Amino acid sequence: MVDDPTGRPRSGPTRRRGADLEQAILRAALDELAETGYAGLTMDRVAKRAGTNKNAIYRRWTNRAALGLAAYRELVVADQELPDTGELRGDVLELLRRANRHLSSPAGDILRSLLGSARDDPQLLEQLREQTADAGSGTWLTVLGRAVARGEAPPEALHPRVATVAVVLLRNEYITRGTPTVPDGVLAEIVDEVYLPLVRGRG
Amino acid sequence: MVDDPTGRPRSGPTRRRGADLEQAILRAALDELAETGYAGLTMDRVAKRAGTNKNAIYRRWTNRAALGLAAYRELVVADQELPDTGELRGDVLELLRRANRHLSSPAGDILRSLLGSARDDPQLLEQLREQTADAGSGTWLTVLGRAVARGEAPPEALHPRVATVAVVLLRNEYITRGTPTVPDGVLAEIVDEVYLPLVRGRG
DNA sequence: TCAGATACGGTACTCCATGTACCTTAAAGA
DNA sequence: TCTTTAAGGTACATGGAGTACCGTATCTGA
Repeated sequence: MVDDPTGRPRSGPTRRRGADLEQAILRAALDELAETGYAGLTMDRVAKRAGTNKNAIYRRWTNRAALGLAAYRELVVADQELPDTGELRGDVLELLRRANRHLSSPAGDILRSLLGSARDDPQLLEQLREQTADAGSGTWLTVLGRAVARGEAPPEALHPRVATVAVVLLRNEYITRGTPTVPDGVLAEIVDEVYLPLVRGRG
Repeated sequence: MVDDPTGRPRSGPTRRRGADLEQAILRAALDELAETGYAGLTMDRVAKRAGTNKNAIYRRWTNRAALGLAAYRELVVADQELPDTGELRGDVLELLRRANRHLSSPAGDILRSLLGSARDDPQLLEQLREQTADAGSGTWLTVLGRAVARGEAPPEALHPRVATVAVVLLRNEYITRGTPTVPDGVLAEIVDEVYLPLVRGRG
C-alpha cells in the first residue's frame, strides 16, 4: 500500500515489492511454522501461502534455516520490564512464568525446532544464541543483585551459573519431557526446592 | 559365518542373513553416524556401506529414526558401577565426568542429533527417554543418599530435582553452547558453585 | 514523461533423499 | 529334495531444496 497525495491509502500496485513482500513472506512462514513446525516448513508452501514464489524468498534468505530464524525474530517480543515484586521469590517466579509462557507458545515451539536443527549448522546456532540472550545471565543477575541489596541473599550468590539455574531447569523440562507446557506447580518447585535454597545456602 | 561339523569356522555362505546382516547394517550405520551425524545419515549410504540394499534395512526398522536409535543403542555401554569415593564431592564429580565423556563422544553426538530430531516424533522421544534413564534420577539419588547416610548432607536434600541438578546443568552446556566437550573446570564449577552449596544449604 | 534498472511472477529444471514395489535367487529347514 | 524365507537388484513414486531463465510490473532518475 502507498499513500496517495491526499494521505489516504489507495489500492496501490498489484505486484508487491520490497518490504511489503518481505512482510508477507514472513507472515506466511510464521503461519506455516505454527501449523507444521519447523520440520514441516517448506519453501514451496511458504511461497504459495504468501502468494509469490521461491525466488522471492531465496533472494532474501540464503536457505530454509535463515528464513525460519527470521520468522522467529518476528515473534519475539521486545524486552519486557524486569519484574520487581520486592522479594526474590516473586521476581524469580515471574521470570520463570514468562519463560514458560514463551517456551510453550508457538514462538517457543519454533525456537525449539530451530535449536534442534541448529545442531549441524553452527552459524544458525550462533545466531540463535544471540537471539536468546534474554535467557542469558543478565536479567537473572540483575534480579538476584536486587535481592542481595535487600539483604535477601548473600553476595556470594551473585554468580552467573547460580543466577540462571532456575531457567536452565525449566528448559530441561521442555527438552526431556516433550510436554506442551510446564505446570505452574513445577515452577514453584524449582523455585522453592532448588533456587531459593541454593541462593540462601551460599552464605 | 557358520561352523562346519569339525567346529572350525568355514568361509560360509556368500549371502548374509538374519543377525549377521543386522549387525553389518548397524555397524555401517554407526560408521556413517560418526562421519556425518544423524542429519547426514542416509539409508542408501548405510545400505551401500553394509554391502546390501535398502530393503534389508526397511525390513528391520520402520524408518530412519528407528535405525538411528538402534545404532545408538549399540554404542551405549552397559551400566557402570556407581562411584564410591567416600565423599559426595568425589562421587558427583565422577558422575559428571562420565556424563561428560559420554556426551562428548560419538555416542553423545548421535544422542543429541536424535534428541533434536525427536521433537516431531513423540514415539522416538519416548524411546530416547527410556534409553537415557542413566541420566535419570536413580543414580543421583543413590549417590546423594549415601552422602546423607554419612551425614554429609541433610535428608531434605534427597529430592529428585535437587539430586539431578548437576547433570542438568551439564546438559545445558551442550545445548546452548555448541561445544565439542565441556572442560573439566566447568564441571568443578558446577559442583562447587552450585551442587554442593545447594545440597548443604537445604539443611 | 519516458528510458533504464530493478525485482517480482511463472515455470521448469537438477539433485537428492525417503520409502515402496516387484522380481530373481541364495540359503535354511522340514 | 522341496518349500519357505529372506536377501539382492533395480526401478519407481513422491517430495523438498535450491537454481536458472524469461517476461513484465514497478520504481527511479534524467
